[in-house]
Amino acid sequence: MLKITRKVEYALIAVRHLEETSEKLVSVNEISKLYGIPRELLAKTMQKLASANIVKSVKGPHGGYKTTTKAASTTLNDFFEILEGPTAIMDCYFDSGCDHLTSCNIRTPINKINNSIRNLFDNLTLADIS
Amino acid sequence: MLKITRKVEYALIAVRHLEETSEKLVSVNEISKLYGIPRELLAKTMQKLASANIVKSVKGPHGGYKTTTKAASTTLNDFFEILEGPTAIMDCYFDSGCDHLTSCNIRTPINKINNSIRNLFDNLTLADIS
DNA sequence: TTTATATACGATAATTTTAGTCGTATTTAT
DNA sequence: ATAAATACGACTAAAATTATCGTATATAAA
Repeated sequence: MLKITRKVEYALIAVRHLEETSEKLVSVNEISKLYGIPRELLAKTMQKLASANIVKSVKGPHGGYKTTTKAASTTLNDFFEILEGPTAIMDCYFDSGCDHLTSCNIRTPINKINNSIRNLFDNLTLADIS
Repeated sequence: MLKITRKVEYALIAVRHLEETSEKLVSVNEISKLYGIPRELLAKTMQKLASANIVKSVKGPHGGYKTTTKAASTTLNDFFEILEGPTAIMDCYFDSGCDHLTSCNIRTPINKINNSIRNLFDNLTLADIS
């Protein structure tokens, strides 16, 4: 429990690699070989980062990805959400389909924990953890 | 990702219920019916809490559980760990079986995130979130 | 002393989530 | 034209979580 997924792990690895190689375009192929990451999975992950403007993609031969100026200042909350959707320790925080709500006695605790984590990840950027 | 498990959810519900009913013994059966929780699963969860001395168990008819004095001051970290084992956003934090370690470029980030979460949950007790 | 009710605990089955793969389309440098 | 790259949806495999089952043990009460 409370684990991050491979997608997030791979995204972190890729972004950090791209930050290190600065302006140069790096292909998914290259990163996947370098770190032993499944190619296709990393590809999809990069596509999500690209549509969120964390990285910029260039197609065609010698294409690839590089980080945008937005990358470093992205909060972990945003980063996680781009890759996995809304972050919450329990789904009831976002879903409304819980049928136990009437008898639920842990809404307050769950909300307090959620808010603490949210607050934590809202105040940590990719740059902060590097 | 970053979700708590049902076991933890059920444990939270049970402990809160027991805190409300104070000194009275409450059986797993009762709690499971009251909140619509699978009986056997809750039973096992309670057994873990009992062996960690968060609750006290009494066997036989009219038996059940009640919270101990230790319950309220238990940190979330301890609570989670009793139920699910060591908490870390990635297994490599505890395991040594990672074969990517040489090329790994996210140890620092992962450790920083881990430490932040650890710190958060070490400083939140069950009483705090009630 | 038998019976019913409760916890204790290990094994296993079912379900859900996560991880990984495949096929095809599109873009673009050479 | 061709080869190398991203884009994206459908699908399969693996792992983790959730739930169930069976049996043992303790104990209060008839």
